[in-house]
Amino acid sequence: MNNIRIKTLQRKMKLYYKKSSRALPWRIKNQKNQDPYKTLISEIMLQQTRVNAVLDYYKNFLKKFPDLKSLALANENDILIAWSGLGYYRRARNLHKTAKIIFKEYESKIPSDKIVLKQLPGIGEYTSSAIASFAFGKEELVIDTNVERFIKRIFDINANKLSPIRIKELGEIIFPKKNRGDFAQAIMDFSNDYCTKLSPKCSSCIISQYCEYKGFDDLKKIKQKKNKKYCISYFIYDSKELFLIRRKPVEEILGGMYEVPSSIWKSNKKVADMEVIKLDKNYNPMFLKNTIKHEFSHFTLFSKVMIIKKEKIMIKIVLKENG
DNA sequence: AACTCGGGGAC
DNA sequence: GTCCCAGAGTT
Repeated sequence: MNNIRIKTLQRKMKLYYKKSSRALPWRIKNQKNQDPYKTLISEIMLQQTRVNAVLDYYKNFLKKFPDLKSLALANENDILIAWSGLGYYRRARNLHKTAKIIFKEYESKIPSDKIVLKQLPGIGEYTSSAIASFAFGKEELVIDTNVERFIKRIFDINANKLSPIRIKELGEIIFPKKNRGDFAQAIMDFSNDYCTKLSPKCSSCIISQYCEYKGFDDLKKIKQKKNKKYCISYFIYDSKELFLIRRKPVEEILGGMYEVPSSIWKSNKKVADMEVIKLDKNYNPMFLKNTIKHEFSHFTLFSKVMIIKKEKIMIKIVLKENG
């Protein structure tokens, strides 16, 4: 790929971005730099999460926490409520930590330097580059999954994963010297429209003549069997039709979310069944006929639901001690 | 380097 | 059903 072709490629992408970029709420039309706070919130939400899934959460979140100070002074529970359903709840807690640090140590001003940003909780290689670049015009290489795929296709590199150093070397070849933030966002929008992971639209691609991609997919990942876990959920209600829920500890999966109390999630089905037998004598429970199935990204949880009626829910039930 | 961490839309 | 997404933190 010679220099002239790369310059043309860059020009095409710039034109594409000018004409066809998405009107996203964290972008400011006709202005080079985005608002730092909006950029922070959107970038955290967008980690491993599609734009369409983020949009409503983003708008609601900004309404509730309109600036960094309001976020820093909020309590974590309210932040988790605003986040619930979005997934990866550690992001919300780290975002809160980061907001508090910026409030205390940086006078509520979001740092513009990538190295400084990267030290904050929940902000890594990608997000630090994105904030420095999109909100402060720093010329960083912003490499997310879209940009990496774009680069690999331009050079027709059929590899599942490249080392960060190698992908940066290739990025330096592709990226212009100036307005790198716009270039990265152009690639993201372009990838959404044409250079998709599955079924890319090469036949109608405006830069196919500058791309060496021959249509081979990435090496297939070795598909690992999805793990299964089992537990008993306890639906405990009283004569006033109140039922018991508990908030999961933050260090657990779904930390900070509410659940009908459940036993420890175990990979061995028989162990989970044993627990039923143990509790059988004490509570004379009834079971729901059907098992509840909850799909997680990396395992499936099967939950038997035990129904228990109590006179009054004033009791403290500990279900998690020693399994 | 390999796991863990959610949820939902596209296919 | 499977795959993937504007990744980061931990082991």
